[in-house]
Amino acid sequence: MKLSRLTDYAVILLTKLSFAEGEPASAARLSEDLMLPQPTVSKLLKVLSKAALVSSQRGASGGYVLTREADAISIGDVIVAIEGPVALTACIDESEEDVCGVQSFCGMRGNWVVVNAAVSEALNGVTLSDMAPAWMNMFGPLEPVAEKA
Amino acid sequence: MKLSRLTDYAVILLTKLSFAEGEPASAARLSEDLMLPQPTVSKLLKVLSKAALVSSQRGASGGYVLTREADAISIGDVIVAIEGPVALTACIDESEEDVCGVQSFCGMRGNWVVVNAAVSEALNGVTLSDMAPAWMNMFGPLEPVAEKA
DNA sequence: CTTAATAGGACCAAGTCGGTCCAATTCCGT
DNA sequence: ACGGAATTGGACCGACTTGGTCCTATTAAG
Repeated sequence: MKLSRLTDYAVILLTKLSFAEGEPASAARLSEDLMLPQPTVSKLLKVLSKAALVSSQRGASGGYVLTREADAISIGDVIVAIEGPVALTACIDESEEDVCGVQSFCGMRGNWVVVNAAVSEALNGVTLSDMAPAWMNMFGPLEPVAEKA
Repeated sequence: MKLSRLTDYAVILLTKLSFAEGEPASAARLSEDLMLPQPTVSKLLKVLSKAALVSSQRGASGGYVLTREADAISIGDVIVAIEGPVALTACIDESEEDVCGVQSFCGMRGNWVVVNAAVSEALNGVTLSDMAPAWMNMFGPLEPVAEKA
């Protein structure tokens, strides 16, 4: 049980953005600084933009900015944005059809709802600002990994 | 974020087995009763057997039996058996190599450990015996879905 | 010895994931 | 006001994992 690498990247991206403070950061710059493949960074930011976690500014000297404060964005938010809703079993996901045939009266569903909620809560308990401090000590607030030559 | 269908099936299988009380249940019988594809049931039981959640009895009138009481098998146990260890990010999984390049000193890892533990705990909080009661009311203790013709 | 059941492979189709590329859009400098 | 560079947005694609099937060998009961 693991989450996709893209989600991992997304958390790093957003954490990095939480240091920008209003200054738009371009996908290219983020990619370079964080040593992540550039097209992947672009794609991630597009998705995050559609999920309204970042806002985009087009044109020259444009880029991406967080739409909320870092302490108002949880790991759960990021996971939902990248991987879709947290629905451990198919019968929890409302977009799925009744495939198991006994869904409407299956007694297990209620228990799955409980487990699902517990996991979601765990995921929402940690925010970007929780992730940031240790990193900031490592790399400093603005130019974490690679300086521009 | 969802878990594989096989894991869902496995929980159903084990819950069903929790009613057998020592009587070995064959893969074919379980498949029929639960209306699940038979080869898949076989494969699952093999995996569960390797994970020591069930023990197998070969030969005629053989089958599978739970190795522990139903209240001693958690959802987390099943997930680990089918999907491998709960390791949300690559840097948590001990079997992975240091791919991100900054793993050894990345400040985020510590936070991921916390999130990971919280999720694991949520998963271990529900056992098979928690799942069983409602189902038993539905189908009765022994012949839940389909009677043998 | 025959039958019924698991054990353990190899094997295959399909969906998803991670990644690349090109076109549409917007702002900056002149 | 205009041209052009920088950036986002979306279509596209290969590759790996997942879910599922099948066949053969092994083991135990009758």
